[in-house]
Amino acid sequence: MDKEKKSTVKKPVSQDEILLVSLKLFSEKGYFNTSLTDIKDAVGIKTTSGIYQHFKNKQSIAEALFASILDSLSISIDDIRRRNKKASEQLRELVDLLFKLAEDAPEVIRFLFVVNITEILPEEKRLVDTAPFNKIRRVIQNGIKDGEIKSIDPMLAYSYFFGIIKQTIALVLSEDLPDNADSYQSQAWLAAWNSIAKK
Amino acid sequence: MDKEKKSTVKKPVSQDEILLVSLKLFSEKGYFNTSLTDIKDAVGIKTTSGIYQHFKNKQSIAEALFASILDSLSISIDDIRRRNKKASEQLRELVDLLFKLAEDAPEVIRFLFVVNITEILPEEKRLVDTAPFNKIRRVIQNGIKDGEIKSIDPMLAYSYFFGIIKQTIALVLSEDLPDNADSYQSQAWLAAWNSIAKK
DNA sequence: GTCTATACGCCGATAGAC
DNA sequence: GTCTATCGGCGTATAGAC
Repeated sequence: MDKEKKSTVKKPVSQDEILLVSLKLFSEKGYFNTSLTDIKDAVGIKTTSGIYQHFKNKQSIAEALFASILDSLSISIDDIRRRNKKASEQLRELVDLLFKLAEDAPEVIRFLFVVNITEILPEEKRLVDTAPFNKIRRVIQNGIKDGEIKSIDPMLAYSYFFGIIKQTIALVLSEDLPDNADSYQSQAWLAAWNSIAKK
Repeated sequence: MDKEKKSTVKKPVSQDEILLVSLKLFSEKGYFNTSLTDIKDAVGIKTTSGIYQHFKNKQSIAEALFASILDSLSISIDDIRRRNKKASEQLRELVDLLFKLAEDAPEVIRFLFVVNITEILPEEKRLVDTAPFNKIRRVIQNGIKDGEIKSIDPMLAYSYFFGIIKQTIALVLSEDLPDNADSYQSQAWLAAWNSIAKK
């Protein structure tokens, strides 16, 4: 989610800085356990007033985060689909991306997989109606059409494939799987792909 | 989760009644979106004071719920293990149980799968350290020893198997899979089992 | 963009009469 | 076990000076 600007003179607090810090806190302690006071402290200002320069309220921070993450994910998926033709290749690269994010930016993955968005943003559209999700569904549908993937409800294929991937990444992030993400990536990919691959 | 006592004279509010109502609200709106006022209203008393007759505070309600659900799950697993010898049979019955719960008591499953317990109860032991989880791990370990299940990290096997099951049940509960749980149960079981079965 | 100061609602929680 | 009454506090949010 954007670059981390850690300049030595840290005075002017930017919107991105607030987002970055909030993402970290939300993914660590949860949205409801994070107060604007926490955010204000982490961002290094004296009062919460500064936050209201950039965001209408606390919810809108979560909204902006959610939109931003979905956005960059959507772009990444576009890129993956452009560079690969087969569904297996596209899904493989998507798995690579998710594991990579789990290592490099665990907050992003935690926000996406662990944080319950509907609890925070009841108005927000459900995850299955978002752009990146629809693109994934299309990847699966094409895979079925091309005979790469079993002829089952695409939603069910999604469920099998990402059920394995999500759960494995979740266990790595919670350190219930001892090694780093890399160690499980290829195994998990294989298990996930085999659960939906034709024949 | 105990029996639902829906007697005509509803005056004396019992501990079970509070638990039942809280479980429903927590699983629907989330713990933090549920106030003691909400619980008091749903339970049909005039003030929140009555709740403090049974519980020290709001957290302790969640603790009791968590303990109760894990307990009855643990007992069910014992029962399943007693009645079946093969790991495949035991897991199959466990899946049956979970899908059955998803239909008959979705609140229980939602509380278990969707609600993030560590966010509500930071002190509570992690899910992987609870009795039912350990029993499941033992089922898997035995399955590996007996050559039914692939020789991989039991945790990874858990991840594959229950990744598929959990995700499928979650999609059914959120109505992203159109039909009722039954329709997907045997398919999901098969996919989950195949992801860890030897050969 | 940051401060001081302030408002205020909601919620969790307690005391004590019935 | 339920009520009335009340409390303190936290967390969100605003107004306005610098």
